Amino acid sequence: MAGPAKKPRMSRETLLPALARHVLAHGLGQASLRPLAQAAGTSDRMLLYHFGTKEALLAELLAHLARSYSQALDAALGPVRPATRREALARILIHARSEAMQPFMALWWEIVAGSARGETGFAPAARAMIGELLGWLESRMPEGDPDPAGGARYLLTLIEGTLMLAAVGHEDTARQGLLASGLASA
Amino acid sequence: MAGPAKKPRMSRETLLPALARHVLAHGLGQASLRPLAQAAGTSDRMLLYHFGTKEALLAELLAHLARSYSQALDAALGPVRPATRREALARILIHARSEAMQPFMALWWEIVAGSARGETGFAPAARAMIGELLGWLESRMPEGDPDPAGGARYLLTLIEGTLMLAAVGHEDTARQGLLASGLASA
DNA sequence: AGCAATCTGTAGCAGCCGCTACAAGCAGGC
DNA sequence: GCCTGCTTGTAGCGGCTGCTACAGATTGCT
Repeated sequence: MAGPAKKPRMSRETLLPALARHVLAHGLGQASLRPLAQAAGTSDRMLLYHFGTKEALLAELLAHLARSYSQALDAALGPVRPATRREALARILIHARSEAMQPFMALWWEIVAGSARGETGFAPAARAMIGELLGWLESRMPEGDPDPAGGARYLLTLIEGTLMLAAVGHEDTARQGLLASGLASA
Repeated sequence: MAGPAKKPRMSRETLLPALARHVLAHGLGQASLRPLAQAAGTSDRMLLYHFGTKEALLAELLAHLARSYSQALDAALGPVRPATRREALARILIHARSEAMQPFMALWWEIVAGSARGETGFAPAARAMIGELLGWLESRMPEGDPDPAGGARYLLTLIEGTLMLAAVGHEDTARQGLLASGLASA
């Protein structure tokens, strides 16, 4: 029979995935120690023991989220080089607006907001995630593209604008904007 | 001689500007009733008397912010029609990144985050503000533009992408993206 | 075995949160 | 005056916040 739950040692590393799951589901703003601890199967006492401070925990959590975003990107977007700018744009937008990415997108805007307000740990995480996406785009620009570096940044700007408009219920506006850019088809 | 401070009647309308000033300075996330009340020269008791609930207060505050954003836009951007798409884009970006707009931009990302999380009152306010900006753009597209509606939406997408990248410290990326779009010059 | 260092549970602190009960102040109508 | 209804102050509720003091358990080393 199954004995009483084991007590495997916890470390920052084993805790972070559970914490990440919790903030993805419930948001960063409402994340307080006791619910966070419960989601990770510990007590607030232990979270503070391992991380020292809530602020430090949050910073490590954001860094962890940036790392897992990087892995998720590689897994979802794959190594195949798109044939055109249009295809690169479409691939990223489909990924970003997929069902599975919705919790992350909700979290993303909180990260942007924290970054804009200068909260500790937010700006580095946000920079890293955007850097990751830019890296993927730049390394996968179509063969023979006249300006891969600039083109990747242009696409990135369009992508982020599209995602922001979608986040506030202006997805139609964004769709028509992309149509007019010539980088999407009806 | 100046007597003791008067007690002019307060109403929702007279309170909102002071409340708006406070959230612009300190953010929506940390806005709690007592500090809010102090900034408006009242007590938490009175805020709840006038608005009923913190949630209702927040919703009215967001609506008020959307209205004042609309007025600020008209005042700052003016009625003059730009000669080119480049000029329209430049004018809005200069306005949005001006010193005076920084507190508003910080607030804006909190509004987007709330909107993405489905918090009450956030989505309508965000939609309204974007709608306002889109309206200005569309009504001021250069004379003879081949596709004013699509062009305005395309510019809006670029603008929002640029602002988001700037918010997370990727202003260089955004600048190069605009350069590559052909809608900005070095 | 005995000791020391590392972990973890219990209980509680002071402080803030949104909100409310109660009563006093105030105005205008009669 | 006196009553009525709107506005306001005082005080406090239960609940949550991040954090900590203290004591006990567990572990590895010798």
